[in-house]
Amino acid sequence: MTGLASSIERRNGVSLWRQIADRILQAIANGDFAQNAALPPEIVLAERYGVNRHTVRSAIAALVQEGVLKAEQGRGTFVLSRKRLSYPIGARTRFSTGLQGQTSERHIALLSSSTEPASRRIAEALGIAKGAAVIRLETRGEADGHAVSRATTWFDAKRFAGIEAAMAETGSITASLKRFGIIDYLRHSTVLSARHADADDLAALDLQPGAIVLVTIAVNVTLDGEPIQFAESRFPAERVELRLSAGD
Amino acid sequence: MTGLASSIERRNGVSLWRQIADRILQAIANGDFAQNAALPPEIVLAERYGVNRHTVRSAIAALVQEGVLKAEQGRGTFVLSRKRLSYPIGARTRFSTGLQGQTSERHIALLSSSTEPASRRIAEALGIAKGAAVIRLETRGEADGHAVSRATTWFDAKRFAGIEAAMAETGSITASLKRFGIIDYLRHSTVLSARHADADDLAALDLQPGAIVLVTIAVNVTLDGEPIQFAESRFPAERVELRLSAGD
DNA sequence: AGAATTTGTCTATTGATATAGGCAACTATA
DNA sequence: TATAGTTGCCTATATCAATAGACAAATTCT
Repeated sequence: MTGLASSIERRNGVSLWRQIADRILQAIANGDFAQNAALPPEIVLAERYGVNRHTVRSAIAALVQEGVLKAEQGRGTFVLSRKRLSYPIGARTRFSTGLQGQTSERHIALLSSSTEPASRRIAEALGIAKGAAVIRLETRGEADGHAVSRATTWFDAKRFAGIEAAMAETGSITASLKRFGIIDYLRHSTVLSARHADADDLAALDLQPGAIVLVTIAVNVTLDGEPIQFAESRFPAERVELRLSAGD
Repeated sequence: MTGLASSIERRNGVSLWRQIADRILQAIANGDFAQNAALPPEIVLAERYGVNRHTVRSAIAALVQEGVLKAEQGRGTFVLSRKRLSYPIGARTRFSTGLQGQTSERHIALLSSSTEPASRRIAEALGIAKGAAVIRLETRGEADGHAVSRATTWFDAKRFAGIEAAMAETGSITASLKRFGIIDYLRHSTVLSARHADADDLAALDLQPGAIVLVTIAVNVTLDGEPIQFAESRFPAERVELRLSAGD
């Protein structure tokens, strides 16, 4: 559908080598190359994109630096990384169970936590008063040692006092909520957008500048419909796709 | 959450002015500026981002060219464009009804149509034999005269012969399917990703190079679960967000 | 009227980006 | 062992991107 051959734009603020690197990443993520497959030779890529061979080399150098490609003098350039993870989103969105079968290990690392007054937006989502205390967790989702998500989550501080300790200990939202008597919960709403990664995303998700992140803003509720959690999650678009499950 | 103040990265293949333009667009889409509100003065933005005033001017010039901002000598620079459209996605995703209340007019324009053999991916999705004839429609969704989506859609050619004429006439998928006896249908699956817009997206969606598009790949089915439509849609991330409806 | 603020324009300089060509180094294969 | 194919590295040149400073032009406020 969107192969290697799409064209390249000049004078738009994005350098040619970055655009070409993006296309190659995309092709890999689409599954156009098998693992360890050889990329076409530099001279062929240069002709395909209508640029100089050196420009292609800049793109490849960036991806080698990133650990996506490996270049071997005399032999060729080879693909190291694999297809995108497919992250399911639905009424029962859970980090760990969602990636089952695609990765052997996954958990959520707590980067930091703090208590702050609720902004209007968060207060509305959680059904509490504006300015009431909320606990804010900064987390990173990891699967097989790779960062796959970066999230900021808010809980009502009164109801979920100490949840940051539970998160640090269990590495799981679901397990942490159990300690507060919540054995099941549902995804109430999700809003989805995309943007360029900012400095924080770059560091936390181990991305190269210029990368794109998918952003979800979600509210989780109890079975009774009571809001318990408000979260903004960022996913690296080059490594993750979101799959919207139908019924579930 | 992601305000104007996030930092800027150097030497990454994306020019500073483009990064700043992206952040301003994002802030507008987030609703940080009211319609016709004044942007902070160039000198203030320059200090905030840690760049020269001329660099900020390049970013503003790009957005003025794009029609997002209007600069007036001696007065300031003003926001023209409005908040993002929120496009709902769920079991009953429909183009027209989904945007009701947000726009006064919307329709789907048929750009071109063709008949081609089904690729493996499309054949699997539609439950037909690989190589069987399928009708391919290239369409653009428009709301109040602005392009909000660009889609490629496939139908089984045997069952839906002539659907391109129905689309051209009605400007609606739902209305066209009615002519083939389908009075209701459901969204079976949706896969979501994001990437930089390619040349075709740029032209069809009236975007500037470097823009980001949200990509959905979806299968629609009858109430009996029979697949009828396979579609890849692209949405300009700066103008559209996707809202995942809970129950529906 | 005058001062302050803000956008518009000009010149100049530096570093990054992209093109061009040539040749060395390494690998695989005929 | 040649030979073709591929990556690695060098020099050189032109254009774009970013910084710097100065001043003009338009608007707003005192």
